[in-house]
Amino acid sequence: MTDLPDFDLDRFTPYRLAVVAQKTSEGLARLYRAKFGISIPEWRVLVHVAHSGNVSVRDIEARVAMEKSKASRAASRLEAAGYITKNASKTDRRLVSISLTAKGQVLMAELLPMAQAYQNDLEARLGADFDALEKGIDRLLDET
Amino acid sequence: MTDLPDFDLDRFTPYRLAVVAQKTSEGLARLYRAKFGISIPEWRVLVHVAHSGNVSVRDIEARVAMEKSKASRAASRLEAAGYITKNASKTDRRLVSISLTAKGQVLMAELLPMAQAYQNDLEARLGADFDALEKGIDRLLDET
DNA sequence: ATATAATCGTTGCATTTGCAACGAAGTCAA
DNA sequence: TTGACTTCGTTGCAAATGCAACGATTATAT
Repeated sequence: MTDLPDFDLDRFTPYRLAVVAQKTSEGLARLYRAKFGISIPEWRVLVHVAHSGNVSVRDIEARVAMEKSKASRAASRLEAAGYITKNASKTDRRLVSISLTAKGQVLMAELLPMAQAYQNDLEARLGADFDALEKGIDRLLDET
Repeated sequence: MTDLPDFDLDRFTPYRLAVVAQKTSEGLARLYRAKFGISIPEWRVLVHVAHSGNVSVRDIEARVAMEKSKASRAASRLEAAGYITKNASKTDRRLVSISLTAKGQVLMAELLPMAQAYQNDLEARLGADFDALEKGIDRLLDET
């Protein structure tokens, strides 16, 4: 019976972040999943397309922290659902140019305010602690 | 062409938390995955068993924020690898009593210090921002 | 005591995931 | 131009995941 170091998972920052991330993501995801049948990867693709206009899978992979196969499949599902279109780029035919359809615009016109309200609520509930949290996250993102 | 609200995913807290959680978890997971072939769910089960002695799948589900089927299968893999044993509880035969084997003890005697070092490093690098981050996380965990 | 309900852990199943491999397209050097 | 190399997106495949359903056990109510 070796005696092990006393290690408490509840105080382990990577674990705590995982729990909190899951919790906050799920809160919003439940809403749009129930209402529109959108998954979290699909939501991320949509947001980036809505924000940046024409984007490629590569762009999504880089800017939205998602594996390219995951991004590719999320985009395929969104295309099948009629929310986006995928076209070969004119300038570089390796690239796929993804953009919102009219139906996708309507969807996002409803989704984005929901997300913004969720964010506002989060900020309001945390009050002063919110800025501290954000700063900590920034530090972690900047660190290697 | 409806014009959509200007929403920046980079400033969306649930997304930011997801990225940071992924990043910090992966940092440590790479180490023990390469060295011992342990996955993140398996790691969580091991930590809880090491910390609390005999535990059931239900305990793990409740205390480690993991679905019971996920916990069950992680435990099965750990049993197959010889790190834990599963026995029917004497007092309630629905429960499974999970505990570390000698081999599991040896494993954790190496893993836990690695994790603690990782945590210490995180704290040292963030300095004063660490406490602020932790407080923010606590707030989010306490909120519904 | 008996029937009903609740709890625990596992498993079947469809879906999602990560990774590597691939074809297609573009880049670069000689 | 040719050939080697890189980049982009998709897909095959095995593994992991979430959910519901199940058998086994225990708790509760009548």
